Amino acid sequence: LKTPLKQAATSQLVLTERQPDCQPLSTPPKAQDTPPADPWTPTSNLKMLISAASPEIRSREQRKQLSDSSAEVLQAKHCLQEHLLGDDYEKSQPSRKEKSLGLLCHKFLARYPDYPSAAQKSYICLDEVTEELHVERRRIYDIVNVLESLHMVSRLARNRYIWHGRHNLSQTLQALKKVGEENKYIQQIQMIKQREYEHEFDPDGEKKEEMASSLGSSEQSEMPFVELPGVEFRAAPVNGRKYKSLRVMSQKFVMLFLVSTPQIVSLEVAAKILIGEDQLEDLDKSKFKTKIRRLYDIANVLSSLKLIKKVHVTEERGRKPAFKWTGPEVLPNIQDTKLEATSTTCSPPIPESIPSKEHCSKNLFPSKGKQNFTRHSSLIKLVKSIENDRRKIQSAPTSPVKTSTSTYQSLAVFPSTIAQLPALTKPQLEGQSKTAEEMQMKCALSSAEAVPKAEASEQPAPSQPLGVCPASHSSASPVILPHPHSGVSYAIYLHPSQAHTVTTYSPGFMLQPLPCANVTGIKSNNSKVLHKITTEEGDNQIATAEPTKPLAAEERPEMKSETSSQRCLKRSQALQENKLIKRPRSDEESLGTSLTFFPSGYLIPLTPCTHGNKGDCSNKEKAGMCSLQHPTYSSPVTGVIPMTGSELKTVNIPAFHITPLNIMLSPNSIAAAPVLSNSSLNPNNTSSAQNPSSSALNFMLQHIGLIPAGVQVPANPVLQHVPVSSQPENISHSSGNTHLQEGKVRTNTAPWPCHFLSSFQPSAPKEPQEPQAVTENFFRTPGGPNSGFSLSANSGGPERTSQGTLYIPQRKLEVSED
DNA sequence: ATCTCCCGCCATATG
DNA sequence: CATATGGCGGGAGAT
Repeated sequence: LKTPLKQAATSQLVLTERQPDCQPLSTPPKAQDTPPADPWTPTSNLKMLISAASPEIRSREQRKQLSDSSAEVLQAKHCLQEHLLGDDYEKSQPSRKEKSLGLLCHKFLARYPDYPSAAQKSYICLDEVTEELHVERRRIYDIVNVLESLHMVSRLARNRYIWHGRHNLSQTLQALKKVGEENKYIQQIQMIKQREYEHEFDPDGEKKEEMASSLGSSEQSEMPFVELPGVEFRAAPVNGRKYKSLRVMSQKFVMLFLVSTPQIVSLEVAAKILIGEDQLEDLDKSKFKTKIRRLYDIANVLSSLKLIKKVHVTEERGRKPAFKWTGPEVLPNIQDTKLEATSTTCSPPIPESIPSKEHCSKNLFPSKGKQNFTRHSSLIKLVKSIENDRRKIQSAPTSPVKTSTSTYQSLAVFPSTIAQLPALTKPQLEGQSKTAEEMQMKCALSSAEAVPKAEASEQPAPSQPLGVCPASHSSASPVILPHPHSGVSYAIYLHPSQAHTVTTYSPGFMLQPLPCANVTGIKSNNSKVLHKITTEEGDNQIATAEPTKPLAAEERPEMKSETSSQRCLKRSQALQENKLIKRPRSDEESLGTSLTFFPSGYLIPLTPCTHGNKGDCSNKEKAGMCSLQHPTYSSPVTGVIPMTGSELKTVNIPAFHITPLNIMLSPNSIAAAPVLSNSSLNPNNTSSAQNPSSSALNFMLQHIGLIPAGVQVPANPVLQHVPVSSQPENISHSSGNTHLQEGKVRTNTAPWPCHFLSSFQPSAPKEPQEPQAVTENFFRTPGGPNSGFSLSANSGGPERTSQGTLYIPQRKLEVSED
């Protein structure tokens, strides 16, 4: 009944018959032999394949970027040709390839338009499909399940599905990305990689890996199927529960791509994460194998959708299969207010009333095993965290700012936010340049409001140099970055010289959150249960002030913090608390600097602006503050921004301790980093601001992604102290840089860092193509003990500063196309 | 040998 | 109860 719409001018239309009745277009060569020859004779197949591939081929002309799928198709085509040529006599068995899920999926997809018109929905009848495509039903389920996970289809009833095409795709991806971030997949990935090379042969080694647990619930592997609000949900009955593993697995798999920076995920890592559940390290061999099998199934379908393509990652261990995301970039959802595309994780509403554990449990662990949830520790954690949050919220009603007694904690994890840099649109930038200062203020303050619009529009051309900002100031140019999650943006000052280099950011690193469990960021968003976790980046990093703790905070009463991300909260309720706090007056003058808290957890000083007025602005800025329960804990992150202008000052964040880092920085590097000299914000803690440059650098590195994956700064030695030798080589060794290369073409995934590095490293080659080398050198550089720095934000004093190590787990890997 | 992953048994869910 | 779904893992083709 559905007629192909003209819209997708692509091959689809051309391909094969959509109409059930349609005869095979091509002449059915008598092929029909002994075996149950399928209607899809080689000829017809060939035809289809060719037509399917042709567009690709065409486009591929100049582009080396041939998609895997096209390659796949071509390959298949060749096979078929051979067969044909080779002859008719026996098309030997279809040869496995012809039966591949990927091919089957192509056929399947060919039947439906990418973007079916709303008016006419396409229905899918499994019986028809299986018959037409000539495959066992079982296979169709594999395809459909994956498509369901992307909301490209949804089940209506037995044997009946609706085809949505790619209409929901972007929304789905957005939702998945969000959930993925909430899940801290980035960290999980890091963790896995780290432990992997850390000591694989180390017998007992894994003990510490419990960090996962320390993280909170890093293994919330149990997440229900992510639903899309808008998407037809009908047939409530039909939708039944059943947590469909393939579906969920597929979503998780996709999430991994969306959150990781080089958007490349190796099967191995994916499998481990997906297995996740009880982090029983028993890498159950068989379980692992099974997982891998499933992943291949999923990957085949995703490949057919052209969302990913197969590549190989080469590490010291050899090359491992991996996949690279080739789908659309997913922007942070800006208008989340409306859509609650989110996981159904916890019962949807969970109004403020009691989020009973049971309730959650059910949702989290759908019908599956009855006893299932009993055994999942994650569940318990989750519940606890929820309660905790709730408690916090209630207890700390309106005054996040307990100045005198609170401690700020930084949110350790840096979201993949910066990744969004590319999202900056020209308009934005331009706007910036005009009234740089004003803009800053606005951004800082109202953040969300001011900026978001622009990026809402589709992705700007990524090609454009992201961070470029017209240097309006001689000294520094502010760039406003949208905050991914909340839509809040923050500003970063870039040195003019560097501005042009900013491009990409790699979120890979992770910071070790504080051990203390109680720290909770007040989540504006109650509904999101998952990321309750302490350090999160989630969308908003709001820190709550803890009443009990006396902290450095008092020093600067003027800084009131407001939570930033409110806007994104679905639940407004959380809001009030933040909003309430108005910051009184600030006497920036006294300090000479106004501070701004950024959602990311970093403190960025907005200067009183030389030119602008901004004075009052400072007050309003959104602030994210966290409270620490225990003074002892230090927060892992440091947030300092490099600034050049003399007028700018660097600020130190109270409560942040930067423990000695082992990263070796060359003197040059440091020198190169434009940093303001110490900020004397906090008179009290003299020590805290000791090494501004270091902190600044640290900040930069982190944001930039130089310190990619896995930077951890264990706050609590006890919990997990990652021993890192101070020797440069260690680091360099472990931190091999990522070497990406696709086929011959090296993907320049993170151009920015490279440039950045090179700027620091005089000797380093400027060519973008040798990023790793550069990086490596960078880290290698003898820094001497001095390079390590520590910064303690805590009210200076007696508080003990915990020490941590900056750990850079990166490995060398090479990605190549098959 | 390793990578892929097809095939289809069979437990469950659905109606 | 008959089917529709879909978890799962053996084992074979592809490399």
